[in-house]
Amino acid sequence: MAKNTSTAAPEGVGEPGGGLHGRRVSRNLRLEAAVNAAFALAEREGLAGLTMRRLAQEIDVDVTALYRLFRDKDELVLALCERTIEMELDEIGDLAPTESWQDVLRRVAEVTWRVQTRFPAITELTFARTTGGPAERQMVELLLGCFARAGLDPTRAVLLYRTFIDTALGLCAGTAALHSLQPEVRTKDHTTWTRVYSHLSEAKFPVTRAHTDALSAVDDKAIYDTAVEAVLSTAESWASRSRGV
Amino acid sequence: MAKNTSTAAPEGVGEPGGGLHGRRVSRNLRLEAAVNAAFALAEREGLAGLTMRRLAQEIDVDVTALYRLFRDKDELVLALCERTIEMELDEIGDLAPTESWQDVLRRVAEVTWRVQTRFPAITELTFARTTGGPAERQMVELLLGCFARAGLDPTRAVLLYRTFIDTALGLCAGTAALHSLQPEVRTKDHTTWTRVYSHLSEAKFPVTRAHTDALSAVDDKAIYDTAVEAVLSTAESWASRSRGV
DNA sequence: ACCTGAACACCGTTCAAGT
DNA sequence: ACCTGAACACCGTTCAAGT
Repeated sequence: MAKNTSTAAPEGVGEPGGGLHGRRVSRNLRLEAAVNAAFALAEREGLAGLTMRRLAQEIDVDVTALYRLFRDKDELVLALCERTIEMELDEIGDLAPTESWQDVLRRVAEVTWRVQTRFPAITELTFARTTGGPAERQMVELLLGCFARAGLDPTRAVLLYRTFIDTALGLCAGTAALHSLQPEVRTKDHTTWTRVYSHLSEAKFPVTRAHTDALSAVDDKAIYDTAVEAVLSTAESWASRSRGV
Repeated sequence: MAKNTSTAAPEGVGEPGGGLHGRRVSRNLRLEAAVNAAFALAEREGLAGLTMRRLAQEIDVDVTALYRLFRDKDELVLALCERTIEMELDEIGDLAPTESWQDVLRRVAEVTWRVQTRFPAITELTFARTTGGPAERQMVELLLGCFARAGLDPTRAVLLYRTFIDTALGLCAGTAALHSLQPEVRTKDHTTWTRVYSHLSEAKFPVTRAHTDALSAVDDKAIYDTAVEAVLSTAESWASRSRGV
């Protein structure tokens, strides 16, 4: 069953004592180890450091051994994507049935931000991908359930679910892309606001000049929260309209 | 003046007949040519095809000549970012003073989508960057002006301006990332929804199953429009509240 | 003052040859 | 059945040597 999810298959269920059993377990263990090492490597060295060669050396195997665990680098990337969602589901934990759909979505958004910004390199690689794996399926069911509970018809529920998750991941990816620039370039990029925008001519850029302080003070998490709340408000508005309020 | 914007300086203004004149013009012309070629290359070959070596060969110069035009690849990327914004400003054109701030923002969003999705490779490279260049400054002034006109105080105007542009570019980047996958991988990724999600067990994934058709039918532009409208609604709501309505 | 060729330290990926 | 070494076709970037 589910032969397309080898990267997250349960460890050696079935075939008791069969010859395949031990090999499969050890294969999954090595897969796990490779994925774990990739996270460590990504956190430590950034996007440029996450290469097949460095990863192989990190877990002390030959590069070509990695190509027996993953068909190519893209398959590794999808495994990292699945694992990211697993971590998020873990952190979300069990949901009290009393919790409103809005608060569930806020919790998902919060956890997503935390995990995705902790591993910026992996966010850059995975933020637009679809794995079809078990963790992703569970996340889809959870999120879609929120918008369905809100009282939206299927078309609108799906549209808002995708708006919610794509917006959230897109903003995480933007922040991640900045954080994974070389420290030097990153500082240059970040200080542009004060370096350039506070010295513009009052005549040609009156509005920008009037907003200089606010421009350099705004922070990424506030932007993220604002976007999330904007989508939630839209969901509430659509839901109440379809209930005929 | 403005020595940090060499990539977009006007062509040889001042120093009439000076020795620097001709050299500067020709330098800017070669810079222009390189940037134009990079767009053509990116559109034709995708992200993987946009390398310093291939770009040099495209404009028939040695690779090292490129490094006399751009300090490094990042400087080329920033030039491409500026040029993207220039194209967007061009397409936006002149604004009728009668146009509401909402409609101006809708037009900017529309043009941004069109340009960014036309050059997905460049969107991936630039969507989170800040250039500090003239085109970017003009765009900031234009967008910030909309939110200020709406009646928001500076802090809220800046917060919503950044939410608007970061959300828009993040969604464009997500779409761009999908479009720049190898055609094979891309089809795999896109068909995941029908391949995996329509075969889930009714018992474990009831909500997903009830939304199968909608999940495979949703399109990226509708998601983008929904997100943009969500931010506009928030702006309207904040504006009316601060006017004491 | 500009251009050229060659090199450095990397990539992802493949494959024949070993055990 | 697994592992190793070497290779292929690339990267971004630098630099001495030419004109």
